[in-house]
Amino acid sequence: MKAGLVTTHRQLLLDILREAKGHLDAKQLFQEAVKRDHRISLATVYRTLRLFKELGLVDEMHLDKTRCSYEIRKSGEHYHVICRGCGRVTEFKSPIVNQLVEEVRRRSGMTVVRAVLNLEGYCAKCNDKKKSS
Amino acid sequence: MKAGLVTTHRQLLLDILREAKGHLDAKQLFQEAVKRDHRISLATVYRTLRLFKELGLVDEMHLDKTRCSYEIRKSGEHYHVICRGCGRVTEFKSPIVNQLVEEVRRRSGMTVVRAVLNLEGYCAKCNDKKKSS
DNA sequence: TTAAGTGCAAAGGCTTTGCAGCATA
DNA sequence: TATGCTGCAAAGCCTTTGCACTTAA
Repeated sequence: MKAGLVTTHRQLLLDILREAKGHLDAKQLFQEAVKRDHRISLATVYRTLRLFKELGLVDEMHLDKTRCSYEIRKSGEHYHVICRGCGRVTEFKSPIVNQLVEEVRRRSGMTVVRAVLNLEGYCAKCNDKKKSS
Repeated sequence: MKAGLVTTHRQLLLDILREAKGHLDAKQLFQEAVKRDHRISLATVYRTLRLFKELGLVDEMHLDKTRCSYEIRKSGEHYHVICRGCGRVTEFKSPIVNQLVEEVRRRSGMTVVRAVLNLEGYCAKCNDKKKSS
């Protein structure tokens, strides 16, 4: 795994990802990057995201077929709650997942590197909207 | 939600999905379908998959950026263990996930419709290969 | 008969890549 | 100077769509 050079573009993209509260896809990341340095290209964004992913700096999420977003890897593993109504993504942590990982390891001899857990549904706000409409 | 007609093509695709032990992507499904009826087109496969998804007959999985596979919805919720080495997908069930769903509901008022849980890692076989190489 | 499904080919969106130029160690 | 990064444009891949024809109720 190559570390690659620290360039201004890469620094910029990392900064944006760090600042981003939610999750960004390549296009959003590019649009934000262009605001700060109009010479950056979309190709660089993709290449950099791939590099970051290989370095373990970011995690890739596949919410649906077309959307694929990235976020800075946080210290602890966390999981996602996605509202099908408004599209909001929030995070949560729970030690329960570790129990699962351990169970799988015991049962199948699998070494689990990463656990992806997405809960899809409707948040409180969107539930209210559905009721009132 | 429209039920749609039961056509020979749709029946064929449903059969293949039911027979498939693992998970199929659109292309694989198409290739298998063509063997049995060479007049079917890839467009129909996509259109049918979308219909099945809307009807709740199949579930869509987003393993990575380019691969998106489908499987018949089983009676109970189950989750996936994906080997990064050989790409094999196996399934498991665990009641622990329901605890999590309940926890999220209590904490945030979210109504969870679906839980997607993928454990990524290396299976016993691939672990051995890594050690011996 | 008539609404719905289908094949074909074209278009669409996102992502990757080839290559020449540029920047960094 | 040499290696690696970048922009640009083109190509790639998967998926969707428009339209005319066909099929099933």
